[in-house]
Amino acid sequence: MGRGRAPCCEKIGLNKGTWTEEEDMKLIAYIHKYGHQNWRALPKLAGLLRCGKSCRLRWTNYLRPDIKRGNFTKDEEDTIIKLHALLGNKWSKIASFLPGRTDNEIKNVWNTHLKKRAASGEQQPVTNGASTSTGDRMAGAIEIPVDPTVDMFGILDDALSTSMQSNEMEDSVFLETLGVRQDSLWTSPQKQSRGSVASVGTDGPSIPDVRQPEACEEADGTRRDGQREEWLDYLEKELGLRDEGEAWDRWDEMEGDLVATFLQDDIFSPYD
DNA sequence: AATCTCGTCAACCGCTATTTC
DNA sequence: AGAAATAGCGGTTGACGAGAT
Repeated sequence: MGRGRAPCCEKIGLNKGTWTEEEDMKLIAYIHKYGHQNWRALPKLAGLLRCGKSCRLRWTNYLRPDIKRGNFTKDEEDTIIKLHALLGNKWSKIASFLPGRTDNEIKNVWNTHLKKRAASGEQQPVTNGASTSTGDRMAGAIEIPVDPTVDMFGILDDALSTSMQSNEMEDSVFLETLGVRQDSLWTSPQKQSRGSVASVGTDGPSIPDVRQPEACEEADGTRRDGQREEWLDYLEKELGLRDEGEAWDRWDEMEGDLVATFLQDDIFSPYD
């Protein structure tokens, strides 16, 4: 084997581009059952002709059940602008303050319209004194309490550095320091993404955390299969696999319940 | 009706950081 | 300690849809 970094995946024969329903289902079903301890090995084990990187991106940016889909609220947008002023293009860091939002989504929103909005000065930058020169405050704008005698940026930068270095400062604490109410970030109208195949929203039944096997079990050790089934039902509906007519006919043609099929132990035996 | 332009966003690429051996 | 493997991040691209011409 030669020196240097190995390619992330075998490039030959792998699918690229938009994910199909079937690929989504395979990925969801596999992760639901086994989690994602090893992205590199996952596609092969899940029967996907994708590289692990592509699977991870698809999952984290789109299929993850805790993703909040829909328009960004004014509060969220304001938070992004404020955090961007402080952190720069640290999209993943910014995303950590916006539960349910992905770094990719935030990056897109920033590049498409928030950048212009920020540049146009609609959202005043955070300054000591905290009052806006234009007078009226924006509805829902986040007020950052500052002491005019104190260099808030310096303090926040220090706090952030400390946080990043030692993890002593939780994100929520940092957010509080900014004066951002976290609970205000959880309210968003649900919107279906344009024609998306798999807009798995957060308004369906909760699912057990597949990364924590014990979360799928009751105290007595029995699995919450009922909850899993409920979630799978919801998933199939969200994916359009339980729609009336054509989709359902197509589904029947595939000889039964694909989700259940993917979940059969004899299909996946990754850790044998 | 056809074509063009622009906005949006999912997905890819290349790189760095972290973990493992 | 250092190399390899893997995960994660940020920049960029390209497909698609909507509105304008």
